[in-house]
Amino acid sequence: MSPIHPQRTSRDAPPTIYDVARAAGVAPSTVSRAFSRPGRVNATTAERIRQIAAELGYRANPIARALPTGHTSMITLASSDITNPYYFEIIRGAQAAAAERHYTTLLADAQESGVLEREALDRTVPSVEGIVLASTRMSDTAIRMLAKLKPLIVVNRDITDVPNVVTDHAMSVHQAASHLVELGHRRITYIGGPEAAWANGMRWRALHEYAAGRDDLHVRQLGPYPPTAAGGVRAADDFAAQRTTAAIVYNDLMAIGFMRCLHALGARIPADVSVVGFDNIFAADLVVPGLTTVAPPLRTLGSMAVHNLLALIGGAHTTAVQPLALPTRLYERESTSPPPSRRRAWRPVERTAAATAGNRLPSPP
Amino acid sequence: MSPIHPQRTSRDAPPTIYDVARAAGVAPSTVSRAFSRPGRVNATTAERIRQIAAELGYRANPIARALPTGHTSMITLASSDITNPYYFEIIRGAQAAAAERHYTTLLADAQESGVLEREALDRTVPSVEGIVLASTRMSDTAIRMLAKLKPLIVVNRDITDVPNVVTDHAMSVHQAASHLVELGHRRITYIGGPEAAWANGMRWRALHEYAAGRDDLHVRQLGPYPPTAAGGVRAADDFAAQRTTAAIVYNDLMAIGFMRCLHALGARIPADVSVVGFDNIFAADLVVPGLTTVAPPLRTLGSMAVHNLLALIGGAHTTAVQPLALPTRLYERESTSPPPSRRRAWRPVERTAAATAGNRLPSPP
DNA sequence: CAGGCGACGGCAAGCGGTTGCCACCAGTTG
DNA sequence: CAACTGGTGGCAACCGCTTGCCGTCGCCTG
Repeated sequence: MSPIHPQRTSRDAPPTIYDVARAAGVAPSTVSRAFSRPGRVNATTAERIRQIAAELGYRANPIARALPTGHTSMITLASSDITNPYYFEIIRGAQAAAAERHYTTLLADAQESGVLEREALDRTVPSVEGIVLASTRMSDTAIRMLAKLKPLIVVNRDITDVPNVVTDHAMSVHQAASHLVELGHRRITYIGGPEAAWANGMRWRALHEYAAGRDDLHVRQLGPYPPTAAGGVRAADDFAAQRTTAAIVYNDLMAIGFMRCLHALGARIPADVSVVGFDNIFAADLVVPGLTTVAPPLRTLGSMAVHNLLALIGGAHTTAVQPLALPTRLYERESTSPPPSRRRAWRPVERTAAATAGNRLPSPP
Repeated sequence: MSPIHPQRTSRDAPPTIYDVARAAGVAPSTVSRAFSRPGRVNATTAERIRQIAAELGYRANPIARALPTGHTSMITLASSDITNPYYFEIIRGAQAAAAERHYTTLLADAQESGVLEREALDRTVPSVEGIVLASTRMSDTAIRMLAKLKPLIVVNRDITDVPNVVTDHAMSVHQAASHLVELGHRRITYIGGPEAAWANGMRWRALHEYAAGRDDLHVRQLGPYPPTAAGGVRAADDFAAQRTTAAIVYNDLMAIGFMRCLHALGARIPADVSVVGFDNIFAADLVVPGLTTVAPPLRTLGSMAVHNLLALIGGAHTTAVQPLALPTRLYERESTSPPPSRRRAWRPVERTAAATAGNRLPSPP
C-alpha cells in the first residue's frame, strides 16, 4: 500500500500551494484554482500543476481550507452509547453515506452520561458542518436550540420542527403480529419496555390497532419492565400467570431473558410459547432457540440521516426535508411456531436455579 | 459583506476575539492571551475579558486556532470494524482518555475493507495530531510509513520500531489453564483460531509452556478453524473424537458454536466438558450456560494507547514509550466445573438437527 | 482599425486565531 | 537621579487556502 506522501517520509511540514506554485512558476492562487475550480484555469496549465503537485506529494490542508470557507467536510454523529448493539449499524450507515460524499464523521460517544454528551458536543460542534443525533439524553428544547446553531437531523425521535428519520413502528408491529397470526396464534401478549420510551407506546398502540381490525385476535399488555435481560425475566413470571400463546417483546435483550426464564419454568419454546423480539441484535442468532425478531432498518436509518443532513447543509430548507419512516424486516428463526393445541397447554413448574441465573445482569468487562 | 461565507448568512456568525476585544476595549492579542496564556496578562483584566467573553457567548474557533499552531486536538482512531464487539471497549477507553485531555477522536471505520481504510485514513490524517490503529488491514511496512508521518500507536500488534500496547497473552492463557487445573482437569485441548492470527500462535505456545512446567498436565491442539460460531461447530466434531475433558477456545464466538454443537452431540456442559473462551463478548453472558472466558483489558488497551500517543505528541521519543502488555481477567460463569469421573465419560450421540443449526452464520442485519 | 469580449493569471485581502517583539510604565537599585 | 527591570498591553506578521477584482492578451466584430 502506498504511503500517503510518497515523496516525503520525514515528519517535517508538508508542501503547500506556495511550494507547488514556485515549482510550477505560477501564482498560488492559480494552484488553488487548479484544484478547486476546474474550469477556471487553462486545461494544460492545470494538468501541469497537478502533475507537479503529485510529484511533490502535495495535499490540500483541510484546516487551512476550512478557515476561509467554513467548509470542514466533517459532521458529528452523536450517540449516547456506541456500545449498544442497536447503534452500530446506524453509525455504519451514517459513516458510509458520509464517506461517499467525502465527509468525515466525528463520533461523539456520550457513554450514557448527559455531562459527557454535552462536553463531546461542545468539543465537536464548532468544527463541523452539521449534526446527526443517533440517540441522546438531551431534552427536546435543548435539541431545538442546537438545531438553531447548525443543521441537525435526529434519528428515531419525533420532535416538532426538527427534521428526523424514524423506523416505521407500525409496520414492525404488523410484521410481528401477522407472522404470529399466520402461524395460528389468536392470543398475544405485548411485553412492554420503559414507559418513557417513545417506541414502547408506539408499539403497543400499533398492536392494539392491528387487533381492533380483526375480532378473532385478542391482545393484552404486560409491563412496563426495564429494557434488559433482567426485565425479561421479570416479565416471564407475570406471563406465566396468564394464558396467551405468544409474546411480542419490546426488545431482543428482554426477549432473551424472557425465553431463558420461561424455559426454566418448564415451557418449551416455541412449542408452548412463541416469542418475537425487536432489533435483531447480534446475540439473537446466538441463543438457543434462535430468536425471531423484527429488524429496524438501521443502516438505512443512518445513511438517510446523513443524506438529509447533507441536503440541509447544501442549503435545502428544513421543511423541504421530509420526515421519513423507514421499513423494517422480519427475521424468522426458531422461537416461533404454531400454538399448542388447547388441551396440551403448559403449566409453569417451580423455578429452578437456572431461571434465577437470568437475573444477573451482563457483567461489565 | 462577506461573500466568502455564503453559509453564514442564515445562521449568524459566532463572536470572535475581535468582538470581545472591542467590547472590552483591549487588543485582540490580549483576548487571545487571556485564554491561552493565563499568567501573561494582568489577572483583573483577564477576568474582565473572560467575563465579557462569556456574556457574548464567545468560544474559540478550533479551526482558526489549529491553523497557526498545528494543534488540532484531534486524533484518529482507526478500526477495521467498529461492529466487532471486540473493539467497542477499546474505542471507548480511547475516547474517554482522549476526552479527558480535551482531544476529539475521529473514528475511521474501515468496514473490513482495505480501500475504505485507506480512504478514511487519507481523509482524516491531515487534520489530526496522531493516530491509534486499533485494528487494521495494513501491512507492517505501510504502518511504518504512516508512523513516519504522524505519531502513531498500534493496539494488539507487534511491529518493530512502532510503539504499541498489547494484551498479555501468556497471562490470559495461564488464567484459563490454571482455572481448569484447579478444578481438577488434567487433559486440555486448545481449539485454535486462524493460523495467521498472531494471538493464536501466542496462545498455543503459552499453553504449551504452561504444561511443560508440570508433568501431570497434558495439552493438545486442534485446528486451525475459522474464528466464527461455525468454526466452533466444526471444532466440536473433532473434539468429540478424542478424550480430553476441557477446551480452551480461541475466542468466544467459536466457543459458543462449540458448546452448542457439543450439547447437540449429547454432552452436558460443564458436567462432561468444560469450556473457556477468550474476549468476554457481550453474548458470553447471554448464552446458556454462561461462558467462562478470559477478558482482555480492552478499555485499558484503548486508554493506554491514547495516553502513550499523547505522550508521543507531547514530544516524548518513541523509544521512551515502552511497549505495554496489559493484564487480563478471568470471568467464571457456568461453562466450567470439575471433570467427570473417568468411568462416567460421555460418548457422542448422533448429531441432531439442533446441532447443524449452529452451522448457520449469524445473519447480517 | 477601434472597441469589445472572453479566457486566463496574478494581486491582495481576508478567515480567526497565535506569538515574537517592541513600547510603555511603574518600581527598584546603585 | 539615571539606568535597569519586570509586568502589561499592542502591533503586525504569520498559518495555508479561497476568491473578488483587476490587468493582459489574443481574437472577433462592425
